[in-house]
Amino acid sequence: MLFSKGGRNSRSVAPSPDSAYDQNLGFQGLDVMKFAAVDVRQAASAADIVYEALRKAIIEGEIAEGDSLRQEEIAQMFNTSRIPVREALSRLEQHGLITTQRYKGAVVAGLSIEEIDEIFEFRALIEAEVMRLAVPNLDRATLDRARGYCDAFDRETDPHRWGEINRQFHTTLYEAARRPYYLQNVQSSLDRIDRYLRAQLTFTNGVPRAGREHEAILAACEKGDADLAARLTRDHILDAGRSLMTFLRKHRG
Amino acid sequence: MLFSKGGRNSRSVAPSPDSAYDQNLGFQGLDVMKFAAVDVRQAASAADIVYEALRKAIIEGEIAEGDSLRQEEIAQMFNTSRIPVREALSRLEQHGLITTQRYKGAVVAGLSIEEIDEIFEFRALIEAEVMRLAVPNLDRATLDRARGYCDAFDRETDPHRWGEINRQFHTTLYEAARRPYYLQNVQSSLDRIDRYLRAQLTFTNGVPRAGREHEAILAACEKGDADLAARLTRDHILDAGRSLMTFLRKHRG
DNA sequence: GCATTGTATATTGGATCCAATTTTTCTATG
DNA sequence: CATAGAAAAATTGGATCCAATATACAATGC
Repeated sequence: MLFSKGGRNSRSVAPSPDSAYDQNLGFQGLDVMKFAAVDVRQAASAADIVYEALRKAIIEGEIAEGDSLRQEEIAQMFNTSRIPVREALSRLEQHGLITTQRYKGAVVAGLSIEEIDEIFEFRALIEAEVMRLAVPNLDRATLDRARGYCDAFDRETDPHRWGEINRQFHTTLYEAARRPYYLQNVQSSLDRIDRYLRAQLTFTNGVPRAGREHEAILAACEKGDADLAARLTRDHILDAGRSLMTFLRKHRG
Repeated sequence: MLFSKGGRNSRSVAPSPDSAYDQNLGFQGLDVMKFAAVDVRQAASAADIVYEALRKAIIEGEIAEGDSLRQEEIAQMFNTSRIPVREALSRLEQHGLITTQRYKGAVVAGLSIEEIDEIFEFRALIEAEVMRLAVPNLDRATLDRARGYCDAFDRETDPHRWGEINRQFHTTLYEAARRPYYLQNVQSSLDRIDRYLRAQLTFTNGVPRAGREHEAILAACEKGDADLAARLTRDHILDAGRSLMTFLRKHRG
């Protein structure tokens, strides 16, 4: 414990709405002034900030499975009280990223091999369907963006970035399906397994293969072949899952 | 606001572990004493109690979409402070049952017609697969239990009970799939749409049809026909969804 | 040396208080 | 009567304190 970069905040944790003002406030008089208004109703609370930082640290493996999360310690790192930390921890627990026991605090959750297997299977089912629904709606701009992520994945050498780029590649395509509820479930599943996925990519030299599979999926999308894109997505996920299972069986004893 | 039955708790909200003790503590001496130990680590916190009561009230429609949830009011009803209420509300928000805005409190979430449509579609995809995976593992005892819920659904005249019995019927069968992650997603989806499902059953006289469909699903399970059970489950859910869509389009203007 | 008991310390759960923000009410003005 | 502004009240977000529980350490007995 804990993640290396302490998120030390100032006393006021809500982001200042000044930035839009500072850049756009000129001396032109009110009637020609243009600025991007910031909706203050969506300003981040202390709990939001702590939640997001912890979530990121967990899914990127910066804090490991089994690590304890001490409320007071985290509160001090973020220069806030325990109350927002408790809310952040409660939210993390709802997402399955930590487990808590009454009076015994929070621990970063691990996943058993069976759980990982199931989540990959689940993803294959859901994401294949989302891909199928997305293909008819894909436009040039979206495909170009996905192409960018596909190339970036191939070029990236920092393992910490693989999960994020992989996610961006897939979700860029999936968004065309216009299925927010599905997508929320996909994001949630990815949060659960990202750290394991990175281990698989790293230790089984899985990046070149994943890159080729991304290429094939993207090609099917460019051809407008929804069934093929769905099948390739499904196989891509199931194969990654199998590879990870094999790796974990060897290294978990 | 609010639900009719106030959950007024005593000052101490943790359940007493005494009940097992009281019933089993005799004067036989310690070495022959038998009692069912209660794992106090799992004792419900105040937040747990408030969360469960609010969740139940929302999914059963006792508090309606758009209703405000006032922290202090709820805290008083449960005879506790606002802190556990805030945690309960945060948890409900993670599950999509309420929405909150900074400084403006919590409101029971509604679902748009598009969202409902998507969730039924999602359920059809997931539950068909779970049903398919479950069928090979179904034993006589499980089928008998499901038969019991199937019959109870047909007999039940209280609309408040339909959602619960419907859920019990389906999940009894699904559990044989041994897919806890899928099942968690099914439960979550059902929480989101149960109140709408009850409206559909009530106002479109959907109970007899649902009953027949349950019978057909159960018969396929008894025959061990996984593909048929999956298809019937999928159709059952999609048809219910369509019926509800039709109803809502007429009544939401 | 090991097991048990008692005490001190650490940590979590909830209560209460204060600060920040929103909503409602009241008053003044045209 | 309608509108604007000020003040009061309501509500939420977070800080601090207290109670409850768990963990660590020291003392004691076998």
